[in-house]
Amino acid sequence: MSARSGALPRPSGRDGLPDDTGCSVLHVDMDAFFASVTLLRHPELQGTPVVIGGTGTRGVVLSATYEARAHGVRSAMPVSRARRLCPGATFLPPDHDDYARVSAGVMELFRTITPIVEPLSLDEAFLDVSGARRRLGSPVRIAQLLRDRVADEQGVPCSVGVAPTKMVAKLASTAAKPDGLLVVPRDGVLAFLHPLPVGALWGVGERTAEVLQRLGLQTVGELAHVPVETLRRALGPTAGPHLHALAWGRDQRPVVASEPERSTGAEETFGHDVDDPDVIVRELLRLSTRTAERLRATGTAGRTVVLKVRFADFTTITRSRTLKESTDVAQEVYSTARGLYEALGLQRARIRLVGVRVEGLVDVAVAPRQLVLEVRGGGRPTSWRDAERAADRAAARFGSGAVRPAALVRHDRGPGRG
DNA sequence: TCTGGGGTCCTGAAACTG
DNA sequence: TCTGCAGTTTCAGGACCC
Repeated sequence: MSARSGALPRPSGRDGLPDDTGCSVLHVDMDAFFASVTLLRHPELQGTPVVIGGTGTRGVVLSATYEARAHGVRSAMPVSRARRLCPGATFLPPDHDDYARVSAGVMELFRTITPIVEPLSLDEAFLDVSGARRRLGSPVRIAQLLRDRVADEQGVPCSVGVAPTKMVAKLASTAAKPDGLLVVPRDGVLAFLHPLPVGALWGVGERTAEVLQRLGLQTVGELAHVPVETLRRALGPTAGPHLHALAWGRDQRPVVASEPERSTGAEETFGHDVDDPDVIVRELLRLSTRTAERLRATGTAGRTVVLKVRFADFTTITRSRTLKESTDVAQEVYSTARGLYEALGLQRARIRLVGVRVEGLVDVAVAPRQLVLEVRGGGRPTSWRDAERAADRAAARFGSGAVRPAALVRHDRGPGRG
């Protein structure tokens, strides 16, 4: 029913490859991606425990080599704990530009195999290979080809799941890790799925798993055999039936080549809790500027500005305001976010994190334009948008940070250090 | 143990609109 | 003009994913 490369059990196809009947979806997941890319730059660290994570007082592990994982290090774990578990590891800060560069190369490689590539993040993607069979062979053959090419051309290992649906392909790639290939043909889906813990299903996190455990459900198979009405009552009208369908391997979602982004934003945790409104407002300006730069870089604008505040005790609130028109202008995002912050009326509450986000994104070409800021006697109208565009061009020419809001110039040290 | 940063989606209540 | 109602939008929060 299923097979892993290297030691493929029970090859049942005519050519000695595992049976991939009914499979057209590949899920490719790069193994310990950030760590693997880092090792390309530091080959002397190959075969040693390496942990990628924030280097400040409050960082978490973003990625770790399998040598570090052997000591119990996991992603999302506080770096301080990882240091205790694996004191001999090399701890390095992340280099997102580098990851983005390698990721772009990998995705481009995928698109030479099929145009239907749905990236999920920097390090994983779904591929629909139904149209590539005639040119490249069966899905399992394509998966092998893809793994070889990623290793040869990009120098990083990946695992691939081959299955009839997206969710099963994703679970298969997880089961194949590290550096493996797992095929789950149509007839093998339930046998593969039902022994897995309920938490393996997409959409079942800590809270939902707790609810299911209270119902006495430990495995996907047990979940599948509960009346859908019971799940509807326990989990709601959408999640209940959805999980029930997934437990039976029913997942109609197609692989979609490109989905436009729905929101964009930025947030930052202070190195130490902050209660000074001036510091917080300055941070809101910095985050608004970063968010608007991203909007303009992607040619989008959004109508709803969301402020996020996380207090010292980790409780988190959000406040939002929907504007009359979409914007990609930092000054407008900032003034809205600042208004939302001031409306909270916080009396020097200790704040751990602030974030700014813009939702309801549309193509800027179809978004109504912002009002004019200023018209000098007889001169051209000047808008914040024009000014910020000019700053974008300066940044492209002289490097990011070449032009900044005046309020940030004398306070250009990040919150983690200030 | 002590929790980053970037997102998506869902739910429910309140406000708005016809 | 007021009221009730239904549908839609906005807002806030939670859960989840990588």
